[in-house]
Order: sequence, then structure tokens, then C-alpha cells
Amino acid sequence: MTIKEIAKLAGVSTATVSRIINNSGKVKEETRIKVQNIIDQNNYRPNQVARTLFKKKSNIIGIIVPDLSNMFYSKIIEGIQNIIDNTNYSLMISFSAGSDDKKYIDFIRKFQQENVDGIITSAFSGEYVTKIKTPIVMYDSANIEDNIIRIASDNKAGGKLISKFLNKNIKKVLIQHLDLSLPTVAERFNSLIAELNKRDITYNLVAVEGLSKKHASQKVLENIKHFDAVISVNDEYAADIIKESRLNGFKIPEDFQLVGYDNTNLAQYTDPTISTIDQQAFEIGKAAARRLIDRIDGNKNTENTIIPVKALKNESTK
Amino acid sequence: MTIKEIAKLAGVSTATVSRIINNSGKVKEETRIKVQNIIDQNNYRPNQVARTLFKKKSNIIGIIVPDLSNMFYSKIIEGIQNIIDNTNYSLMISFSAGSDDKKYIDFIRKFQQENVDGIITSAFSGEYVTKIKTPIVMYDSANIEDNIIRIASDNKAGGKLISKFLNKNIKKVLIQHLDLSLPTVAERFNSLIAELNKRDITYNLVAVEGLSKKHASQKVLENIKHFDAVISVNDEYAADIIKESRLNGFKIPEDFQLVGYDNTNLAQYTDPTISTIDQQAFEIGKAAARRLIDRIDGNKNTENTIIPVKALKNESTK
DNA sequence: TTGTATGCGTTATCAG
DNA sequence: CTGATAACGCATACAA
Repeated sequence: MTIKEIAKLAGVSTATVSRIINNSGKVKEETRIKVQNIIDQNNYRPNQVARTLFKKKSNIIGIIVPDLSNMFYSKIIEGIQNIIDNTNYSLMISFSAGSDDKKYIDFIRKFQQENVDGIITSAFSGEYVTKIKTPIVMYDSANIEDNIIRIASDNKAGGKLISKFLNKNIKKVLIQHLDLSLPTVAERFNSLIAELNKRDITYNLVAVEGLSKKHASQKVLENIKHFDAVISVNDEYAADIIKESRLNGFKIPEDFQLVGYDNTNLAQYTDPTISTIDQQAFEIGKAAARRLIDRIDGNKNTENTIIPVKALKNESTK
Repeated sequence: MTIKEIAKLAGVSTATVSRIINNSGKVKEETRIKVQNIIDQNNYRPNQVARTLFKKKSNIIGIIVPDLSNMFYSKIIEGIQNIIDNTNYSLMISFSAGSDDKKYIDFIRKFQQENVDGIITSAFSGEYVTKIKTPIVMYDSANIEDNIIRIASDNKAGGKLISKFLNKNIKKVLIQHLDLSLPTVAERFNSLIAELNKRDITYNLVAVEGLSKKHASQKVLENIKHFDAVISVNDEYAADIIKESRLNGFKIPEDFQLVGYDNTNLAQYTDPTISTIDQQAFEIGKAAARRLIDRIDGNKNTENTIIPVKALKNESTK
């Protein structure tokens, strides 16, 4: 069913039908009713593709997600959807971008071919992104000042808050970390280290990039007897450390204390529950969507948005 | 950058450029190279929207997901993406459809306006779905024989397998359940009940539809002293029961045993770990995507696909 | 082997 | 208030 057929059935021109669909221009009430009836009877809906071609506006937003198995990202998506729900936009999504810059670029190109009005992507590196003409917002990004809109968690505050979980008796901590060359990781890490130095807490590092969670946990537990606390990458890794600890007879927080990050659902279902930093993923998603829509609507502001974090004390620290 | 501009720069017609882009028709090697160079230099990509309008094929698949906070659905999406990755399709997604039939219909209409080639949706009810012309596949559906392709977990086997977790000493169980008028819920439930009857195990029901997880758990624990085991709705509800049990001084599996469903990540991170039925969500997603693409490619078979389930014994039963 | 012309479904311009 | 028509970017039928 096309606008042409409706016009024919109604005995008017396509222009008139178009006017009625879009509430544009003047139409006699009588013909409006007549045509609207035909539209309803035939359950006609305008073809969005043809509209997009003409208007050069698709009402589609493209979203790139690195990994859906981490509930942190699910929450971000829910935040995005929460904002999008009140608009006329649809969401086109690519999952599993991982941390492969090439995949991000491929996805963005594909989105551009579909004439998306804007893109929300998790952060990736390379100069390519600065050349993108399509309105774009990066979430889960470090607070980098350039010409693109970044939604950054307050990683500096996050690193600092971690140390709040470490009580006076803690002298030596083990820090589990991902690739320190990643800007977000570095932001949080540097802030944490600065705080530890201030308090004369010593630390060792254990890199877990590319390791399975189980393997990562085992590396942590190998020398755990020399440490008072473990600062893990996030709640997922923390949960796994709890699991492996149980299998190996370690008690948390008695034998060592444990700090997570993100405040995903997991944090409240483990035993002990995980002391963690809430990044407010839902808010990140909402901010990303709002900023993008703003940008699409012509707002040229490219300042970053920093989402505050909150410390959430649970049972894994004392 | 459009095909017209490329044609002009190359000194050929748009038809020739089109032939080169699509590897269709005969083109002299010399002109092919010349034009391809111009295409590459200008980083030209054909406009997918215009293509869709002409070809009436969008290479977009629409996906409807009820609730992203349940990792069961995340896994299904990952399965879908796994198949889609090797194709030329993009994914348009609507989350948070919940169990509101109207929302499903709205989303489907929107997808149709975008000329999606097919739709993968979780099951919903109403006769509307049988009238949809767009190729459609329903996942997380009961095994209903009609003209639409359904990907169903083997709910009957699932219900039966649950009882395998119940040892000889178990005489009375508490069954937590959602709306029994939902076909999938009923399938599993009836199979479970039949099995319990066979074994002379008595049971009580506790409906939790619409309740918060916490509230649902509390209802379970109220009279728990009269029961030997709890069969919960899924791992999410089971995890919450574990949490509330701990707060209320109950020990699992000593005080009562507990069975989950789905085998989401949660099941292995709680203490005790949850005995559960693995629905193989990833396989469900893969099957849904495969069947849909098949259907789009012209396969008229509307038989359902039944995905087998597996029992996974963990610590919450003995 | 290449080019011309047409149409996909819609909206906007312009004339009546 | 209404209609005829061009244009959006592309792919194909038909001519050359």
C-alpha cells in the first residue's frame, strides 16, 4: 500500500494525502476526513525508507556496544532506550565490537550507509573518529578534550573512592588491572595510586588483559597471603575471585578484603556482597542519548559530560 | 558523495559505476580500474537507503527483546549476532517490550515501516501475529503449531529435568511461578507437576507475577519450614532467594533445596551455586537467526525448532 | 561494453 | 485549498 494507491482510492492527489499524513499545509476538513478514513481502512503507513531518502533524516540512531555479557553495558543500553522511548527514533545496534578499533570503524561506516542521524559508541582510539561527520557521542570514555562529545564516568573520583574502602589496617594491596594504556583505565588507576601513596599503602600489580576470569583470579590468589586487600577490575572479576577463593579455602573479608567496580547486579548476589563503585550506567546511557539528540538538533556544544560515581560499601570490605 | 558525482569524475555514466559496485553486467577491465580508483579515492559508499527503496530489500533485521536486565536475553542476542556477523544484515532493536502485547505490535509496525526484511521477536500472544506478512521468528516461545516459526526451548523436558534435582527425601516442594496462562510457563509447569505426581511429591504454589524479586523471595520464605525444596522461576529469582535466606538465617541446601532455571552467569557466582536447567540461550539466538534468514531466502518451512535443555547440578541441591 | 531513461515512495515547490 | 511534478540516490531494462 503506497501513497499513490491511497490517493487513487480517495480521488485526490498524492500531494493532498501527504499533507494529511504530515499535518502540513491547508486541507479542507471534508477531504481530510474522507482521506483519513481510507488511510485507516487500509491500515496504510508511509514508507520510512522513501521518507529518509527525500528528507535526509532517517530517525535512526546507531549504537555500538563492546560486549553484552557485561551487565554494565546492558544498563547503559537501557538508559539510552529510556530516552529514545519518548522520541521518534529507532535504534540500530552492533554488539560485540570488543576493543577492536577496526570493528568500530566498520560498524560506523555501515551506519553511515544507512543514513543514521547519529551514533552512540563506546570509546575507541585512533584518529578516525575525529573525521566523522555524523553526530557522534562516545560513552565509557575518558575525559579527553577534543571536538567530540564524551560521556565519561568520573574515573578520578572513582579511583579515589576505592581507597575509602581500605581501612587503617591495610598496608599492602594487590591491584588487578586491564591495559593501562586505555585512557579510562589509566584515569582511574592513576587516581587510585596517588591516593595509596598518600596513605603509604604499598601495592603490586597483576595484569589480566586477555586472561579468562578464572585464570585472572588464580593469578590474584597465587600470592594472596602477602596482601591485605585486592582491588579488582570490576564486579565480574571480583565475583570470580570470590568464587575461586571459596574453592581454595580463603575467606573474604577475613583473609583479604576485596573491592569491585561498576555495581552490576552481581555485586549484591555474591557472598560476601561486593563493595563497589557505582558508575551509574543507566545515567550514562541517558546522558549519551540526550547529548546526541541535542547534537542532532543543532547544538554545537562538544563539552564532555561527567557522570558522578558513588561508593557502595558491602560485605567484602570491613 | 553520490553515484552521480563518481560517474562525473570518472567520465562515465551512473549505470557503469553501478555495474562496477555490484559486479553486475560486463565492464571493460580498463574502465573498471579507472572508476574503482575514483571510488576508492573518494571513499564512496553507496547509499543503502536508496538501494533499499529500489530493491525492496533493506538487509535489516528487526529484533524485539522484552527485558535486557535478564542475562538470558543478552545471551540470545549474542547468539543472533553470532550468525548475523557472517552476513550482510544489520540489526534494528527494540528493548523493553516487557510482556505488553501492544508494545510488540507497535515495534513490529515500526519495523515494517523501515522495510526490515524480517523480524525476530520474543513470544507474545494475540491473533495479530498470524497476519504479519513480514518473515518472522518467535523465540522463547512455547511449541505451538501454527503458521509461524517458533524457537522453543524443550520446556517439557525442562520441567521433567527439574525433578531430577529432587532426591528421595524430598516430600513437599514449593513452586514459585509466573502467570500460568503464558504458554511457555504452562508447558514447563505441567511437565513438572506430572513428574511430581508420579513420585508422590506434594507441592504448593506461590505466584510472583508482578512482584519485586525481594517480595517474591519473602513470600517463599514465609512458610519455608514446611517445605523440603523450592523450585524458583529462574536463576535471577533463585539468586534472590539465596540472598534473602542468608539474611534470614536459612541454610541452602541444608534447610531447603533450591532449583533455578536458565543457567545464566548468576548461577555460578552465588553461594551456594544454583542447580539449574540450561536453556542454551546462545543456541536459541543462533537458531532464531538461522531460521529467519532461511525464511527470508524463500524457505517456506514453518516447523518449529526445539532447543534441547540440560540439567546442571550445582550446590543448591543435594 | 556503455549510456539513457525510468521508477522505487515520499515530500516540497510551484502554479492554479 | 488542490494538483502536477521534480528530486532524493540507486539499479535495471532497453537502446545504442
